[in-house]
Amino acid sequence: MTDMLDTAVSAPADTETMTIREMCDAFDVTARTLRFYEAKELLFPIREGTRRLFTRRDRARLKLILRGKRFGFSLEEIRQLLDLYYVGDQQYTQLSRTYEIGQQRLADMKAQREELDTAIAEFEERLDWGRKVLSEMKAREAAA
Amino acid sequence: MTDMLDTAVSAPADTETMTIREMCDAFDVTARTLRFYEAKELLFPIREGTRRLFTRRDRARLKLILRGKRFGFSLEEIRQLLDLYYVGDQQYTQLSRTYEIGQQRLADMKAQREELDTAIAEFEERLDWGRKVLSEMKAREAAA
DNA sequence: CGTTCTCTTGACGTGAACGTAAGGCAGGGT
DNA sequence: ACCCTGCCTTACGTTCACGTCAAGAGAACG
Repeated sequence: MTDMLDTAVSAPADTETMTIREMCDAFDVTARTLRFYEAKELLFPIREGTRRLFTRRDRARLKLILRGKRFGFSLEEIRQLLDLYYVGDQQYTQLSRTYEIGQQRLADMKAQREELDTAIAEFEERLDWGRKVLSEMKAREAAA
Repeated sequence: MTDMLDTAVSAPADTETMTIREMCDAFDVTARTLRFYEAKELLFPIREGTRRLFTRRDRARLKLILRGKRFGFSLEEIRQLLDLYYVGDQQYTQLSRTYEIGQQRLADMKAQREELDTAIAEFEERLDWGRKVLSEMKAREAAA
């Protein structure tokens, strides 16, 4: 398994894995959400008997999942991106295909950044205008 | 009505308003979507009898709606933002409140940009790594 | 040993954002 | 007069991303 990723969120003390509750506290999500993500094959916690144990890999993935959501990606889209991050020993052609999808996604993200910059600029302009209107209203109120 | 906005999407010829069909073609959305947005008070087309006529204001609003969606905002959040862009003659306190919400949203958007920058950087790193793996695989294939 | 607590698996409910018929009116062409 | 097309409303259906209960298993505590 080619992994390469680590996470900023650490398990308590020297624990390598985390329980579902610890995950909830660490990431501010509900247990339902974590089970849901497992069902959708976004996370793959180890099973100790019936209970779930979340690994470092799961934590890194969850971090990316939550990030992706904030960017407006659907869980299915996020799953594809995760597949890009967690490549097993695949065929050359398959990996190559994955790489190309990644290139496309990168372009998408850069385009989104462009649009976000524009939106922020316009919005700031708008807020400046709003501030002006507010001060005018205040002035008129004082004059009356 | 304090307006100040214009749109890039122009009506056919000298038409000031557009029919629902023209809107669909211009923005690549369904008629259902436009009616839905009207029901949710995101758009306010004029009524000619029973039919809708979309104004320049509606086109500008729709543009912002679609943009907002791409950033992962809900329609309700977008509606609040639009209220900020299209301010009627409101009370000072109400406008002031709207302005503060705007400030908050701006902070959100900037935070999102930060995160997007991080994500792009990480993703590029990841793709570099993928390119390396691919070239190694190719080299090994050539040696065999 | 009983109780409490956490976790489990279903199964059904919910809100958002539309999709998809079903049926009606209005204008234009033949 | 008839039909076609475009638009309308009403209303139920759907998908996504979970929330919410119900019922039960298993460890831990007093």
